Amino acid sequence: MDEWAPLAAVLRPVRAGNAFEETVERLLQAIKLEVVTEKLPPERELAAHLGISRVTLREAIRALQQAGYLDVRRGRYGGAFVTYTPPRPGQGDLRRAVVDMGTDDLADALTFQMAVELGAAQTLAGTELDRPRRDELRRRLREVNSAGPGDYRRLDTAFHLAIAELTGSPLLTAACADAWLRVAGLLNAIPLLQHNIRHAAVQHEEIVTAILAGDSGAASRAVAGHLEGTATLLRGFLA
Amino acid sequence: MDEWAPLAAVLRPVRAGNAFEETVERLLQAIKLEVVTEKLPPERELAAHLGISRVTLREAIRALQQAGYLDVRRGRYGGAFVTYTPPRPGQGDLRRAVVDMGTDDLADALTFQMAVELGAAQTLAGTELDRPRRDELRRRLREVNSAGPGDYRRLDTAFHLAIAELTGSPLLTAACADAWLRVAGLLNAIPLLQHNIRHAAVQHEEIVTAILAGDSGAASRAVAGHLEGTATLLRGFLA
DNA sequence: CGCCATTGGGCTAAGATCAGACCATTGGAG
DNA sequence: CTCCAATGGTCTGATCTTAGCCCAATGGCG
Repeated sequence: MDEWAPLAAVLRPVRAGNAFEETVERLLQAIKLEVVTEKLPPERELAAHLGISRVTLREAIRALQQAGYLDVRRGRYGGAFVTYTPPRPGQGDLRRAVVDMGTDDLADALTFQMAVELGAAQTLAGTELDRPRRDELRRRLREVNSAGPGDYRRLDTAFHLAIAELTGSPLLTAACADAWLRVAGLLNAIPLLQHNIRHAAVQHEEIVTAILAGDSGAASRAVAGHLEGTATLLRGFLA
Repeated sequence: MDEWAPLAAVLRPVRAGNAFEETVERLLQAIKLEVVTEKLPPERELAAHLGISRVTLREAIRALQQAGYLDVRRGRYGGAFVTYTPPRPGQGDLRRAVVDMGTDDLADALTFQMAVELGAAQTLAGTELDRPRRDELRRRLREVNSAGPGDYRRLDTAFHLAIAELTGSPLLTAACADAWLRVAGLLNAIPLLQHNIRHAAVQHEEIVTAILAGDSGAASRAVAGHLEGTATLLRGFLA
């Protein structure tokens, strides 16, 4: 490589690349992860949120429409409606997803997720939580633990992101969302097993209990165990 | 706000904004933090690294040149030479820096840094480190602990970033660099006190010892203590 | 039945950004 | 002294992206 190694981290890319493609990617993630289940927000609002022009957003929406993910209707009470039901994952899906991603990127994503979720959980455990926030956390836990097969992935995502959101740090929330999105595509490619869901439920309990108790050590161990389990599951399906 | 709250984290901005301004900001950070001490890499390489066109990069360089941070020379062995020596921070500098940043953003940055560096240290402690990596970590520690006043900030930065880099995760490294850059501007605005440097040296020792011992709990406590100390120092200068 | 707020659809002119080619300068190597 | 590799300086045409404006459709409401 070059001899100016230490600069690499600071002088890293300013632009990920094409705004249009990035937007398509983002929307696709939101759809596939069922973060958006009914319809997208109005174009004008969404464009403002994404920090892009309406024209660029519309191009992305059109691409997704042509790919069959959206049904766009005009007029009041219109909008871009999600027409997508996650397929039941089959045998080769995970391997294909991993090949798409690259094994190095997979390791990177898993490490990143581990680090950032560990940090979020510990930070939250070290915070004095007021009543509404404690309730919010418990509510998310109840929701994911009582989720049906159709809702599980979505509520699991919501639970994990809630931990970051409750820290009150937008930067941390964004990092966790980013990490989750990178891994979630792979999780969607493996079947939901009742055994794993039950195991995850126990671990989610442990995480919440530790956070509410303000025990950051326990929180960190619980999160590490949970994510390690997920990673092992992935490796298992790859072997 | 809006009722589509959970989407916010996933459908967050795709573009931070203006490529030119972002580039100026990045280069300025690299210069002020003394990550770049002699001259910038050749325009063509740097542009590729930053993921922008050479034109945009040149505009940024020209701005920094006019602002007196760079001296640009042509010909072989030419380049953009750094002409900047960090000023000795005075009384009002920190307050001004914080006002520039906003108190909410300050809390955000500190939380983010805490989370991401906690995660990195723990992740590294949980990894089986080979010989060269252990040596690298020890070397960085020696360097920062034997640094003179002129080099301290730079080597401190290098030490913290090395922890993230040694995890081998580019995503995590980028997150740590980002977190560090956000806080470093403030640290540069407070005077270097011998007492604090000695205290930091002890904490750096603790961090490295814990990581090399593979004790993630101790690593996390050490990092938390260290960063908490920094945050307290900042608050102290603000009070 | 007609109004009209809301939403997508389309257009244009301007600006930002890019890729690539070519020029100008410099200082060491031969 | 001459050459030339490395580097910044400049230009051009293409493409991406934006802001703003107005049009078209739709369906609830009075």
